[in-house]
Order: sequence, then structure tokens, then C-alpha cells
Amino acid sequence: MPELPEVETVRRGLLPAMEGRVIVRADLRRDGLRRPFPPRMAERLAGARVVHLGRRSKYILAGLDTDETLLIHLGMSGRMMVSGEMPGAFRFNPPTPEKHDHVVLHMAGGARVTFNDARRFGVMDLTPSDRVGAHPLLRDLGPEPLGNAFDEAYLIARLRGRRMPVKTALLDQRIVAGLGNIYVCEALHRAGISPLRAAGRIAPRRIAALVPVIRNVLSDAIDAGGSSLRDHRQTSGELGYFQHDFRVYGREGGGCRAPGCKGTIRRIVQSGRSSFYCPCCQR
DNA sequence: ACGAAAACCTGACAGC
DNA sequence: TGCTGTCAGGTTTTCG
Repeated sequence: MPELPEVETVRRGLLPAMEGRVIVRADLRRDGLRRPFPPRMAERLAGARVVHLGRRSKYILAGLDTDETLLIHLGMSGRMMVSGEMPGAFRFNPPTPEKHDHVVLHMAGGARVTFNDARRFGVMDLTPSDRVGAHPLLRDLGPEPLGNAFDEAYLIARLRGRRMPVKTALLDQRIVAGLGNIYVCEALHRAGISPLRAAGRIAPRRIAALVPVIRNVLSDAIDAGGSSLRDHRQTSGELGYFQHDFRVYGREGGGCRAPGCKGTIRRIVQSGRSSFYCPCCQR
């Protein structure tokens, strides 16, 4: 799935097709993904205008003029494709619906927005706009890593006393929201911190250094259109290309790219997920 | 309470 | 060709 940079890339691609525009019709090809769609979702979307298309962590939030907000999560394999007569839309009109096209939004103006998700770990839900933050999926999220609330003092305080590996802590969406496996691995490498190190046993000044590193990795990835490994596509069908800038992710056995380091990238498993790191320059 | 592991699904790929 | 096993940008639930 898509982590924060991929979701932000998708949001930006959806903007011209969706923001300010009316959803003429919503076609649902099944009754849910990871969880059931809310009751009468198609009827509640039909005729609604998208007044704002935002993002919180890995969730895309479409605020509607019906005072409801459509909440979208892409899970591991979710894609949103724009097709039809729109600038930036897929050049070819969509052929017949493809496998795993679960929801199609027909927008006024001729664009179609298709949600495709092979593994069905994604989510779509509707919630009252005046308390989106109280939604169970958003309620416990930590601060946005690119926002002002995520700063050195905050991260130092949140990691203090934690015995879990720093890798696990940064994947915890309650501590900071939006990081996933790729960008945690990449950020820890850039900061020279071992993913195995207990979160509460990192010197405060090293944690402080991690904050701008996280911001920079995410910003660079957004600028590159995200990372395309297998599933992620921009809404036009184009790939992202930040995967070419990975320093450790997926590079087991490869040479460390840190300046002056001769180490070899290793893969280990932490709480069921691969961690890639350089044992030489990450301590 | 905490952290690890399993579960939810499907597809891609390596190896035999 | 086709089988088996492994792995995958996430999150929630279960287990110890």
C-alpha cells in the first residue's frame, strides 16, 4: 500500500476530476472491502458535490455538500484511476471494467474515478463532516509528519521509555500517522539509527535529527509521485519513481549508499515485516 | 499492559 | 506448464 506519499499523489491526481464537481452516480460492484460499505452509500453519494478533497494520514477525505465526508483508504493494493474527458486523465478511455474495479464514481463533466483493489484491504465509509476526526479509523491517529505538531520535542516525549524497537514505534500510527514500511526503513537509514534499537534508548539529539529526515524523505517521495513497486499508480496510470531513490528498501545484499560506508544491506523481520538496514552505519 | 503473531485477500515471482 | 512456497506500500484481532 500506499503510504503517505502515494496517497498524497493520488489525492493530487483526483483534484481536477473531483474537487468542486458533482458525483452524478456511484456504481458499487460489491458490498464492501475490508469492511462493509455504509448503508445506501450509492444513494448518499449520488448528486453530492465534492467541496473539498483533503487527506489525513493515509486516508483521502472528500467533503461533500451533504455534510457528509467520504473517507477512502487504499489498503495494500488500492488504486484510484481517473478516466474520461479530463486533463490528466488516462489517455485511453477505460476499456470494459477491469478485474477488481469495485467502485466507479461518475463525475459531472465526464470524468470517471475508479477504485480498484485486488486484495480488498481498502476502506470506503461515510461520516458526518462536522466530526470527521471522531471517526473510529481517524480518532487515534498521531500527528501528520509534515505538520507543525510533529516536532522534535513531541517525538522525544513519545519515544521516551518505550522498549519496542524504533522501527515498530514509527510504524505505530498513534505515534506518527502516515509512515509505512518503506519510509520508516528509508528514514532510519538516513538518520543512521538501527531499526533494532529500543525506541526509548536513543539519545534525544538523535531522535531530534530523525524528525527533519522523516519530513525530507516524505517530501522527496511526494515530489517523485510516490513509489511504484507493484500496485501503486498515479491516477493517470503513470508510475511513481521514488523507488529508484531507495537506499535500503528491497536492496538486501546490495552495497550501502551512505557516503563512505562499505556495508552490505541486510533484511531482517520485525513484528512480521521486513526491515532493510545497513548494520555498518546504522547503530 | 505490552508486543509479537495471525488474520484478512489476491497476485507475482522463484524454484522445482 | 503447473505446482508449491514466499512475499507484498496496512490494519485489526488474537495470543502469550
